[in-house]
Amino acid sequence: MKNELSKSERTRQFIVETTAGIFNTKGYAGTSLSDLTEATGLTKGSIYGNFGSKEEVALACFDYNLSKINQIVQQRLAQETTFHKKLMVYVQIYHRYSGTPFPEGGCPILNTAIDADDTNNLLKDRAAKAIEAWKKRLVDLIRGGIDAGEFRPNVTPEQMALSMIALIEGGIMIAKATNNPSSLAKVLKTVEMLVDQLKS
Amino acid sequence: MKNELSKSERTRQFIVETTAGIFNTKGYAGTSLSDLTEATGLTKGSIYGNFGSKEEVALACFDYNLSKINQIVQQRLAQETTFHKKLMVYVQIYHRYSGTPFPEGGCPILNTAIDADDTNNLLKDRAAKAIEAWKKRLVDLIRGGIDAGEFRPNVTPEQMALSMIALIEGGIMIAKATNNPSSLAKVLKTVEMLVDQLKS
DNA sequence: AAAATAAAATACCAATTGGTATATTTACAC
DNA sequence: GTGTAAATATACCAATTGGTATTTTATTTT
Repeated sequence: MKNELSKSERTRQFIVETTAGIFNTKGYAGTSLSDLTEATGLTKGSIYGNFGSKEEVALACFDYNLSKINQIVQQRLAQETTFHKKLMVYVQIYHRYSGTPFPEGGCPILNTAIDADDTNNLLKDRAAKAIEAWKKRLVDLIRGGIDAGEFRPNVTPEQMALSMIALIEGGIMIAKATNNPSSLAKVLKTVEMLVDQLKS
Repeated sequence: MKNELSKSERTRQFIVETTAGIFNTKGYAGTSLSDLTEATGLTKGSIYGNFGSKEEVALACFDYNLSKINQIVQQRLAQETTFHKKLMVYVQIYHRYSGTPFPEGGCPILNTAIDADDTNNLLKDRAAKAIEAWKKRLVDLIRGGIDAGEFRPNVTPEQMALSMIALIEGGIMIAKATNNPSSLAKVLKTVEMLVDQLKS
């Protein structure tokens, strides 16, 4: 059984897969090396043989969590044809984000942005880049809709994109803190309304 | 010079005042006892003489940070007469939330909600209560506006209140992570628009 | 000013932190 | 199957973690 990946590549991936949820729930400072060894069943020696530092593991875990979401988004976006429906994909995905493929611990962008805003510059940078990429994707979709005559020409794409992100992330935060998923549903209704208002 | 407060009450307050910003920026797990002793110039013995645990200090700090915001809100709300203008107060306050009286480290509700979502139940509870109180205040203002004939009778107060909070907190998170205050400004423009749409 | 009380500093604790050098095991090409 | 290189475990490190019992120093009350 010759595997495509080398042993080290497989354990690297194994470490990331099994600890990504821990970093995403407990945060960088809140996650200790013993959390990692406990969860993986590996020893510190093994982890430090595959990663240079705790920070390096955390960065790989963030990338992994983010890629999980991006995969869902890309897949769902490809299924929709109109720009309106494509924008609505974001509402649908986060509406039932407890679904299996969503990262354990919630949205890694939100968690990392708050968690690492002061303590860890590399992680903060990763979160910032993720937000900017997300914003760009939304702006492109909105511009596309304008060009296609689907949306009104006088909408402000940047403001709209940022507001969608803010509503989604803010809604997640409210729902999680108050233990009330229906709050997120209500906020997402507003996103829906805003997207509807784009129509010409 | 007989002071109103006892010595212990004064140092308790001193500890909270000087460490509230640290907890709010570094988070609960990211703040160590030595951070507290360093900042205050006091020793562990003194801190544990006034508080039972690190958690107790953190809770007092959260309350302090929250009260700071509530003070600003209450004061500004009292100045406005119409319900529309009262709702707009929230937009104005967060528009330039770098202003002096705002807690160092940003919005404590957002920070604590994310930071303590798994690690600390008491802190999480405090954040949840703060969100619910904020929501209630907004709902009451919106209902008041409807009853006064200022707002349309068919608005949904809960959805509107939650969306305002989500936009503000999400906007703060985006602006902080990307180091771009203008993002928050754009998001607050959407809040403004939504509040305007309430008008009958 | 002395005695009683309250507050803060000192000196300690065991446990845990992130990290590393070395030893041992495992995988894999030949 | 054997030798070698890669991967993992063991055993250690100094520093720091949150917390506490005890001593010292301030502050009150009398």
